[in-house]
Amino acid sequence: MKKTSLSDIANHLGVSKTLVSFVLNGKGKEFRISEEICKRVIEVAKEMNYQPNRIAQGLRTGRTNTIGLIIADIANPFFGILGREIEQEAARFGYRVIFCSSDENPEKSRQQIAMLQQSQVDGYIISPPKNSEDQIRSLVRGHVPFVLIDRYFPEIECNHIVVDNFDAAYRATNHLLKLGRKKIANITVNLGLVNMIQRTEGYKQALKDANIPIDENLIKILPFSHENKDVAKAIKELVGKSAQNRADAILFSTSKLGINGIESISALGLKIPDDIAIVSFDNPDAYKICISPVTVVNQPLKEIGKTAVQLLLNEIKHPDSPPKLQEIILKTDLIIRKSCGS
Amino acid sequence: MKKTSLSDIANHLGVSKTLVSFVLNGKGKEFRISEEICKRVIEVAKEMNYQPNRIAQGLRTGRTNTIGLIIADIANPFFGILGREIEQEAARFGYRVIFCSSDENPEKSRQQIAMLQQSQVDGYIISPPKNSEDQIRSLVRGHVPFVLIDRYFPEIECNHIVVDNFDAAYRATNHLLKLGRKKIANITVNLGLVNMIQRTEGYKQALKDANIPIDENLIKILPFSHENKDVAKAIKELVGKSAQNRADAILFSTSKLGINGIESISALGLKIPDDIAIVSFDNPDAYKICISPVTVVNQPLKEIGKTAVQLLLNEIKHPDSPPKLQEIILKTDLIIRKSCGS
DNA sequence: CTGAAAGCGCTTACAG
DNA sequence: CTGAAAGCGCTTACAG
Repeated sequence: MKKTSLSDIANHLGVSKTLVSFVLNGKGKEFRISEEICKRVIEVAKEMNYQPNRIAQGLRTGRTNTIGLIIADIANPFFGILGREIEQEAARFGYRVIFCSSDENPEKSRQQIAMLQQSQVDGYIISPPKNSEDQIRSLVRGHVPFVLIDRYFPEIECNHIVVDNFDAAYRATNHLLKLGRKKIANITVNLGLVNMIQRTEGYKQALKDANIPIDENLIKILPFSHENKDVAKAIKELVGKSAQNRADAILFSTSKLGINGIESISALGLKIPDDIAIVSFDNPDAYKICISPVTVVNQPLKEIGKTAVQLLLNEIKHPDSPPKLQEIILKTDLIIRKSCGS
Repeated sequence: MKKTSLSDIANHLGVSKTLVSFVLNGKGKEFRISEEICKRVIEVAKEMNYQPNRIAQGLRTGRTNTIGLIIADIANPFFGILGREIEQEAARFGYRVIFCSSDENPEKSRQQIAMLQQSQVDGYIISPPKNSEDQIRSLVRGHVPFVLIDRYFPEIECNHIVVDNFDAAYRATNHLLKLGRKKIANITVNLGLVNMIQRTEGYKQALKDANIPIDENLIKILPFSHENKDVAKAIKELVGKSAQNRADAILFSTSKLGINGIESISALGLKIPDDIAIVSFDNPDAYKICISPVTVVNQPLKEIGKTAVQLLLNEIKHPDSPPKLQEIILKTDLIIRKSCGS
């Protein structure tokens, strides 16, 4: 069962494939092709179940209508929701998306960008890992349409859509302060990326503004590939029996940390929020039904995904005169649940 | 900055692009091209940063090294983990994957299959929605490589990898019975698909084998697009104050149902497992840290994803003499936590 | 051992 | 208004 091609239709009707191509691309009017013939072409195309070969189109036009998406891990619900939104918005405009999980590994992301480049994708949406500055710079140099999400490199001028992490952490910390917590800890991860760093900065600033000295022992920066036991150790140091300057609250910079953290806190027999208050970035289902539903910094994932696609497609549409650089910073909202007490 | 092509390299070296193509495809030995020239070609390719145009290759060879993946929703962690595994295994063999979320909507999946077909993907991995039998049949008719995951249509002979849902539900129900529960309910969703139906069948069989009459009032089949309030209603009917034949346990057929269910149970002020025991299919993080960690039917997602890719690639490799039909049924395991008491 | 040439399925100037 | 032809960047029979 060979697929039908343009020529098949042309032969069948005794016309040229030029004509068929024009009609099928909706340019019948433009080239003033008789309505009669237009109708026949469309009819026959349907009869023969014609499916245009996008690969051939792509080779000819240089456009594949495909976007490359590089995120840390599609199995992580944060990126899952983001990916879903991107897929959906892209589909609205006739674009497909190739998904790549880089695991925060710059070598992987390098290979993935090369692969996507060979696949002739029209543009990229990237959540760049640490040490991938060169890759991003080379995209800039090549005038390739792309937009960064979730993080960016302050020293590289390019489109990006991120969240105001400083502000988010500041407000979350403030929330704890207002509820009377004094010894607020921060558990974060050493991604070496601006988004995580800003969270800790916002946390520090809130303490400063409340005239609370910053205790570096209350800031736990775990390695990227942390496991349950690393979090458990940090928790023990912060709120365990032998903790010196026992924390009365924790700001978790990621939900992975938070989920592990809650497990550890429970294992120690401590109660949330009585023994320890908790706020976390991100809003997974787990936080809605856990022992004490968790107050969270909720990111506008849908908006990030949607805007990223729109920016990118806009850029793709104007390859010569790229639109104005867009550096979008969205606000988060603090969803208050029970984990901080009242 | 135009990309370098085969001819660029050929011109640069004063050889034919045939030769360059042979060398770069590792066929230098085969065609006994002098080592000297091979080395030069490879060198120059590197110097000029040659990236083969996969689209052109695809047009010429009819192979794109791309897989189309259609699942219900990539934002759902179940499919997220599955998708991740598929992406990873595909990448191992040099394949990329285009992700599509069908939302259990056959019209969407129809469009997505058409789109993927136009993109000339080499094969499909599909989690087919209800009423998509015709789409699958037309793939069979077209001798297109594909494998179904998570569900299948018993009346259509084709590769599929699923889990023994009957057995899983049977064992989960049995676990509740052994712990002394008598009024076991089942909350499920009306997908109209064999996987969900088998779960309820397994549940029923376990009751039968224990000589417990089946009470249809204890089986709640919610519409596919159920919301929190639909689950809340079902829960109220099962364990609310005015419930006639009050349930003492619930088997949730999906984790979305279970998560909503736990919220509702908490809202009613009931305690798990004292007032009501719970078992659920799937194993999201939420179940690990919730009020009473949930006993679950854990599916071997990694194995499903990995095997699906392997079957598919095997099929793609042998387009004429397709390998033997594979209908793989994997076992689940029951992870026992606290939600059923002891 | 190496090269000239055809062709994958399209689009699009160009000619009439 | 319509068609013949070139060409996107490859691969691969074929010839020598």
